[in-house]
Amino acid sequence: MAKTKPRVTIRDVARRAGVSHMSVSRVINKSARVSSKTRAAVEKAIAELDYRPSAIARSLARGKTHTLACLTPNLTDFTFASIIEGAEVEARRRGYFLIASAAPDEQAFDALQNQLISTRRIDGLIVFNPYADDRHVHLRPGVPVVFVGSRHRGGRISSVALDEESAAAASVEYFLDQGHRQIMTITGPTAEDCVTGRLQGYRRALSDAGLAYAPEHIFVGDWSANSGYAAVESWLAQGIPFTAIFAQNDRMAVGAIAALRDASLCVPADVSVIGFDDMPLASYFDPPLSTLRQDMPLIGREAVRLLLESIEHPERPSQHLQLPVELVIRSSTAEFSRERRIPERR
Amino acid sequence: MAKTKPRVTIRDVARRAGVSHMSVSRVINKSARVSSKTRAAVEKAIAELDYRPSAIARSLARGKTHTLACLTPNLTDFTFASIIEGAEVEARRRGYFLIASAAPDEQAFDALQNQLISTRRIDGLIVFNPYADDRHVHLRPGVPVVFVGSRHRGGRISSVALDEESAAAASVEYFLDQGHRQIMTITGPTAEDCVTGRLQGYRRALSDAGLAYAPEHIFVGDWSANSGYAAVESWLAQGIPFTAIFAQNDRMAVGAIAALRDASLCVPADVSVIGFDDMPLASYFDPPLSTLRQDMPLIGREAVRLLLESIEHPERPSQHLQLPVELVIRSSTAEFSRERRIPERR
DNA sequence: ATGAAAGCGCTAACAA
DNA sequence: TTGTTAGCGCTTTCAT
Repeated sequence: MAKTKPRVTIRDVARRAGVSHMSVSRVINKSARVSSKTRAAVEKAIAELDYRPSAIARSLARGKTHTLACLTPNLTDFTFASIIEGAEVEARRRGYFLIASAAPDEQAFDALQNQLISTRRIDGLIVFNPYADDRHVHLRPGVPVVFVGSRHRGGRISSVALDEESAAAASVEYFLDQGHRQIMTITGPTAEDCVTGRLQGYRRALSDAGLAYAPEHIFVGDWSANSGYAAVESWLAQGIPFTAIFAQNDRMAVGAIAALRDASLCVPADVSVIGFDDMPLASYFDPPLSTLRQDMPLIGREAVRLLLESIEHPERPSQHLQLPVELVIRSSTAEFSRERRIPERR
Repeated sequence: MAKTKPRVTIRDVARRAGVSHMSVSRVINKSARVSSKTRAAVEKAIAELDYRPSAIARSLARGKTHTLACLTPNLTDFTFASIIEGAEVEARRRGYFLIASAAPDEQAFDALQNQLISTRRIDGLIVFNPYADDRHVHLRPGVPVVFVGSRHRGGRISSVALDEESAAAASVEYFLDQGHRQIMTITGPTAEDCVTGRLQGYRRALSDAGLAYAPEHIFVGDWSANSGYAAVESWLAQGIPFTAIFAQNDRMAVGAIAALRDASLCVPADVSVIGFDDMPLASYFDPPLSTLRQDMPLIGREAVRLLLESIEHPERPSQHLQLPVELVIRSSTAEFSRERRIPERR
């Protein structure tokens, strides 16, 4: 077995270049206070020895790890994964690494913070959906944090989220323009801020149009396709008439469409449906799904930018970003027409 | 601004417990050579001061970072994301962190290795699809590596992959059992090993049944839904008759089904389709997709297990794992019947 | 502009 | 079993 060659250190480079190790340190840190002659000698030695500074040693000496962590309910949801990918690329571009970890519940969240923060492994933390449960309560003080998906209720922590209210309002307004009047919505768990925002937009658009707000038009789902299916089943069973559904994510929209089909109702001929997220293959469902598209990698990039800003300038005030959402109309939506069958009690 | 309190170190604990810092080190490292009295005093002091060892300092002293990296084409593909999530959980369970980074091309792959390996930030590396391009050529020697998706061609590196051949054969055999004889396949890029394995299984099952191998029954796609659509278009345009399609991933299966629908052919009445991966919502497509299901988190867990084994026991021989794949029959497959319309030249 | 000395917080090796 | 002494590879501080 080949013995692994011992690491080339800053002192090896110094010896080879005939200078002290401090000059080498200055060169690799791009300090100005080095003569061009010394710099050239050091750079030559670095190249010859293929020297790379040890990230760990630098971390210890500087007290910075140049590593961030991202705590999210899971890594597999397309929405989360896309944000993480955006964050990871941006972090690396700025010389940081990103550890993305799945914390499905508060307990896991707390354990992860122990592993990451108490041991000083990371310089900052990105927390997805901090109010989905009580995980925000477990936040360790003293570590720079950025929220994704919710504004900090204390105002102290920067965050990046979507303009949920405008997005929801845009979809309802689209329905209204198309002549729909009986517009339902399927939400996620009401504890999540995005649901609150979307509901506000939904209500505002309706009341702006002079339409009454009807609590039975709102079905609380759990983001799963099954819950979208259950929403439609429930409305049909209660005999509540409707011609349009704003599902607050694409999975629930797909579930709702399946339930409509099983009830022999056509989308969009009988009922129009708009989803949220523009998930992959949204255009390959039957019918191709109208939906609200968000720029998820941008969310990740902005989260990293805000986090590094609060690491490097802790004195600056926190910021809250609201990114725009775009309505994408495909074929699950159509104009209201008198001839359509309005779902009734089965 | 609250000044951040200085870190509690091993010496603070030692002072408080009235012992040397080495006794503290021994206690936190669970070394046996400590008297129970000393241990108790140290543990008390640790609790009182809420001491946590610095991961960075340990890394520097021990020469191990307890961090792994996972280099994958992207983080958003459901398949990749699921494997990464499994790997991340397993790594953490064993006291390691995982940095997952997207390396879409060879150049990015090489750059990432520079950032991660040359700076000694990680102890080991998991590489997804090493033969998708020439990224395997850029592998730095001296760092423990595990491949995911392909066996190492030199045999020196451990790997975990699927039993691609059996999986493909199982789907073809299912078609044969159902009476189909004109069975097509849509592959991914032929450079990828999984495609080779799946093609072998496809051919073997056909020849075992005494059926001739027809090159025009194979369409080389690129994993995208569009390429699945193109495959069907191409067969129809050439007037090649077929009644069953084995698409080597679900996206291409969905694309193929869309093309069949656009050609007024019914799935499964006219053509049966089997996909691969069992992606989310596969059961919500129209028709619900028959597919081959793999246990992706298990792949991740096994990859981490093999990687840690080769880190801790570099002398042991490499291993190649082949995980089983399960055929899930939903509604995109049906028995062959004489009455069906076999697609012909349009 | 350059270098010597003293850490960062821990562990390895040795001595007691 | 315990403590002492040296590092790990770098940066920071302070001379020169």
